[in-house]
Amino acid sequence: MATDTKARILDAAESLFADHGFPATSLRDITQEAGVNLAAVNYHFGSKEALLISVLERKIAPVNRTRLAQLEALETAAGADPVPTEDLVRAFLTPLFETWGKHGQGLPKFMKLVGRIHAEVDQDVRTKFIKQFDTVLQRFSAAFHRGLPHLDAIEVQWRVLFLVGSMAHTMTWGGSIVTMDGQVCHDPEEIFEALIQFSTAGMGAPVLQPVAVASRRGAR
Amino acid sequence: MATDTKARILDAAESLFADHGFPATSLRDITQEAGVNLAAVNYHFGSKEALLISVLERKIAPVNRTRLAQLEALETAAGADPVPTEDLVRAFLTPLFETWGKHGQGLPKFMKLVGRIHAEVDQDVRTKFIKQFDTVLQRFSAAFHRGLPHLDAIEVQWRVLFLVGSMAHTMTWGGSIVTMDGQVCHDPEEIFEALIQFSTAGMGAPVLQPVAVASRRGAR
DNA sequence: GAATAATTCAAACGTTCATTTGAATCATAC
DNA sequence: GTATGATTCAAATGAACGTTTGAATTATTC
Repeated sequence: MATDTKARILDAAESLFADHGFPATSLRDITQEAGVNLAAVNYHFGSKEALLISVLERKIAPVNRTRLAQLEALETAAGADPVPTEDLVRAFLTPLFETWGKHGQGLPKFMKLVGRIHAEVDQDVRTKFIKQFDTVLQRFSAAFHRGLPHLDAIEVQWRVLFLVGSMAHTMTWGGSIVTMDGQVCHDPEEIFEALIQFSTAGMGAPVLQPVAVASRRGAR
Repeated sequence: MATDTKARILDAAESLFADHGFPATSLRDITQEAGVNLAAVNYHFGSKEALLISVLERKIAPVNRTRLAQLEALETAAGADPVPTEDLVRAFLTPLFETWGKHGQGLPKFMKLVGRIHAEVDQDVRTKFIKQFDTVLQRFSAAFHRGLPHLDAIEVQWRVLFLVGSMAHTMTWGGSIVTMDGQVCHDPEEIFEALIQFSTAGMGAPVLQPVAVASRRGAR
């Protein structure tokens, strides 16, 4: 079955890319984990890099589409008013975490992959795939700015960068969070809500007065 | 000159690890960039992985030491009172950004490296080096919790994770931020202050009421 | 300046990598 | 049931990898 082979490769690649990253994962690792022949990857996908693109397309493209759809729904509902910041944060983060529940098996591999993609992928792969993601960022940045008109456009972009960073890092390392007394938390819902609280507050943070900046610098 | 060779290797490795990541950078890339013989890396450092450790030690270990020193100074000054959240955020972020000014040349490579380290490095390298960083995280988490007693300990840890994520992502990608009208911002001071505002507000975000969580979930 | 140690060097080591090849196997349609 | 196309397979290709080697070179010590 051709479909089965392709899907097994995609699953194995997703899992291994998530755990060890793209450069450190070999096609032999992938095909062995998938239980298929080594040549199958190049037969079905053309190259290792094309496989990565396919892995990303399969899981992340729908997430970005949902993000944009939710954003448009929010803007339509808000009419002339700006969409509340927290609603925007939720529209940005929810589609990612909802894919979680659909798979269910423990800590989802593809979330770690998402985290890695934002930090690890080389510039050319990034530009090849991430154009779609950049569109999402631009649209959300504009929407955030509408609700935070006192901020510079560039300041909004930074805050969106910070938001993405929190999200990506949580994807990668959220599974290995350990409390001081040795307990591990695996509940995605709780981390998700905590991230939303953190991000919403961060996005809406007050602007620092320049004079205050100077006086506070290098606090000790 | 032995010292010179070692330093040139460290500089080249720092730059290339930052640009392309650890697995994607070969010793041949490094030695060519450094203008030294291929065997010099194994002679002076023992292995590629040991070279990475050395690169990290040279730049990041002092940062973590400064962080802990600033934290202790803050706690001493505060006495029985908890240290203000913003002061803790600054004590955590300032040492990293200050290394910036010391080097000056454009966007510092080692900052990108720092960003990558938090997302890319394999588990064993991470555990080998990051133990020191984990200590820093634990100490700061405890200090944050003292000023945010209404939060669970685990919630504080999450927020510190978010903070680290914002920081790491900014290190890696902050240099490629572009405004909607095509302008690029390279001023580290501004990004730094924006990050502090974002993180301070995020760390001190209110806790969501459980009932409110349920009603808001899946907002559209 | 001879002896000793430290460093550099070109070359090779064995391994692993992504990719290709061509025959074998499978499914499908006539 | 034979022909056709799609897929799988074992094997090989050539390149790149980290590392090692032993001689050549440089620096240090007496």
